[in-house]
Amino acid sequence: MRTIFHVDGDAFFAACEQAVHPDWVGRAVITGAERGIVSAASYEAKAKGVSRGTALWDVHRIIPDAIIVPSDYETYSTFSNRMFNIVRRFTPEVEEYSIDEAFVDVTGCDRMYNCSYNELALRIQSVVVRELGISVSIGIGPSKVLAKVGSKWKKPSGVTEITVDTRESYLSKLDVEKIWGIGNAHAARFRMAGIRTAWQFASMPESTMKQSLYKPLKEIWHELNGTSVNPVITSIKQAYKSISKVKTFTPPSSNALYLKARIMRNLENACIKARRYGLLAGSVGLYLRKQDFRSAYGEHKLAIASVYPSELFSVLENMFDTLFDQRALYRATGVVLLGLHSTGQAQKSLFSHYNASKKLAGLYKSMDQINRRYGKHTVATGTSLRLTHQPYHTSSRGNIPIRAQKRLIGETSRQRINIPLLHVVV
DNA sequence: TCTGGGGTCCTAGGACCC
DNA sequence: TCTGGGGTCCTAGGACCC
Repeated sequence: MRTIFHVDGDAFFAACEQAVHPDWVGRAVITGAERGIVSAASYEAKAKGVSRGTALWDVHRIIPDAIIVPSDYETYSTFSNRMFNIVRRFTPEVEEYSIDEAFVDVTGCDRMYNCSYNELALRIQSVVVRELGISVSIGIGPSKVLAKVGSKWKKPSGVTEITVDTRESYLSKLDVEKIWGIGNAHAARFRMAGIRTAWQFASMPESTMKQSLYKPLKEIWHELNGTSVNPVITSIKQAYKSISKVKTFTPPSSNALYLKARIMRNLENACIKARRYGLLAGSVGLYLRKQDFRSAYGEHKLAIASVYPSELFSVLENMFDTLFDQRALYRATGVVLLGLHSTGQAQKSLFSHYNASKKLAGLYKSMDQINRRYGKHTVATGTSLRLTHQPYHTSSRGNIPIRAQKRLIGETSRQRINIPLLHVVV
């Protein structure tokens, strides 16, 4: 039997802001100014009815003197790392699950520290508060799923231990969709079968559960009943398996040229990130999201892995032509790079291509340097130029994006040089 | 929550090969 | 020409998470 902690930062982003700005302590602090909705709200703000996802204009109305700031991920990452390192002083068995959450396998630590798990949790809490000025809640359980139920049970600064023997009293008060890993889709199906609470799900006979086709549900069932099947993964995540860039635009468009320019820009951004991590893509995916939020999606495996927009775009263009529906209006495009592997593993079987691609590598390396120095997309691929340059032939509502117009005005003092592959703003 | 962006894992079905 | 059986790869899409 394992014992696992789930350590969860309380209103993490907002708490970090308060720790950095001591005069904000005790006040309603909101992060997410850059998104227009609340990313995190301090407990002072939550007490007045503001929660994650609330529109900021609502926040202004409810709490006129609220402090609303954009999210500052660098600062939060610093706090996050310090928090993880504090936990690691107690045991190295720490999984950094997200910026503000960690799973910790503390099995045996009770004997090592000669204290109960509860006391150990309290100790961790007090060190975090003392050194970082933020608070965490800790759930204790025989599995990750139960530990996660525990950390949410009492916040902020809670410690909740759930054992196999006490689990019924917690799970019977918990709606089934509140369980980590069960979302609305499965919850709706459960409800039809008369299963509303986590306890009803957990006490389903094993034989019934085994008929479920969906593997994650089986694992959750075991974890809720105290059998740990998801180990705490200590190793730091090695690399991305996929990199995606999606961007919504207004107004929605049905203009193929414009959409392709957006796709090129998505692709450039995804490739920049992949190159930064030294990765090559084995496949590419394309999203076209319609106004009604239905999406068309396609994937294509590449004959030769690449991270260069000039090589990848034609593939996306072909996919676009099969996915695109002229009658539809689209509100977002997205590009996914999949089958990522490190550049070192690149296959070099096609020798001529290898040489050509060495040249490309040099070209993009220079582009990356210029863009880092002078700003993103100072040098960009010609196709995405349509984003800012070409007059779009428009529907009655007009399709020139406002941002693009602004940019045109803003950049009149800069001179553009066009060469076939690249577009350079000098 | 009438809807932002970035991820992971799972499953089904068809293609293709032996 | 029709017929088995099995494995793997690829693509599409679902579900869920932060």
